[in-house]
Amino acid sequence: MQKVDAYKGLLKNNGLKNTKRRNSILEALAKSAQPITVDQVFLELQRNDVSINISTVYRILETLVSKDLILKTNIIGENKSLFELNQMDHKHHFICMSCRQMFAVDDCPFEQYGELLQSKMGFNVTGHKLEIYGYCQNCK
Amino acid sequence: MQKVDAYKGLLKNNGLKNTKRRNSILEALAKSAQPITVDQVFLELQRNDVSINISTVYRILETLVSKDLILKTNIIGENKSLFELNQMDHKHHFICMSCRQMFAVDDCPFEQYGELLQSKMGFNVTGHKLEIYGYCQNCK
DNA sequence: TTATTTGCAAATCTTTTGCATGAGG
DNA sequence: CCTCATGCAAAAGATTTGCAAATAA
Repeated sequence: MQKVDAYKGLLKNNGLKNTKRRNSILEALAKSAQPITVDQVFLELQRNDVSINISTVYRILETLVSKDLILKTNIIGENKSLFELNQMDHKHHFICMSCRQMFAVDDCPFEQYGELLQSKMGFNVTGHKLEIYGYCQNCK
Repeated sequence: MQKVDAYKGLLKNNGLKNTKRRNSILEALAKSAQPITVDQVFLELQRNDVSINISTVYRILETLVSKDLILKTNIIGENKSLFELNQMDHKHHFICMSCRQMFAVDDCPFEQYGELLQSKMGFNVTGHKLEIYGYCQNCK
């Protein structure tokens, strides 16, 4: 048995066993305001005294992505994955070119643009990703 | 001396020596309608009988990026870089979830949106990246 | 008890780096 | 000739995989 069961139902609903590591990873992602790397997830668990192997972190994240519980991203020009909870509310990010911090941004200028592509190019649009680059208040 | 000198001026203007490999890499990128991987660049040169080491491909691409002659991208969830010529005309991509092909798309719904962020969040916006995901005509 | 999950070690894939040699201006 | 470009080999960083041991249900 384990202390943290906050995600028990969520896991069960998705046909996944309720384990300490899965709970802790979901918790780590929930706690972060921004997408975080595999390594950051790993370190966060260590800080919380949850022993885990890095390959297990990879496997759990991959599993959660496959169930659409979390989202996999990456910053332009950086070849490693970032993960965040899939909070169905539509989000994009602003990335500071100096400190590399990511800020969530909630407006989306996209919306009806998808329909245009549908008719004009014959694409079946299922999603999109918008990233805005620049300098944040501290860095500019 | 070498046969292909199409990019001689461009290189010189940017303080770079005019070499067979740099010319060939720019040519390979110019020939491709979509961003391509380091490996694809490498293979394309081989096909054209230009011997080159993979680390040189990396170095040249990095140099060209630093001079803003080419752009470095990556597809969501794939941890390797893609490169394309920087044709200053503003471009975004549609990526087919099935065949993974990328299609250039020229409309951009973004435009004056940047100003909103500037005033609302205090960000200094310098650029953005929009990717649209879905299924292309062949795959849907 | 049984299927699933995890740890561990090794493999794989992408990218970077140091140093010696080669080529452009 | 002198600086910059390239090849080569090795290292580094990120991710994946096979298999055996541990655990949830």
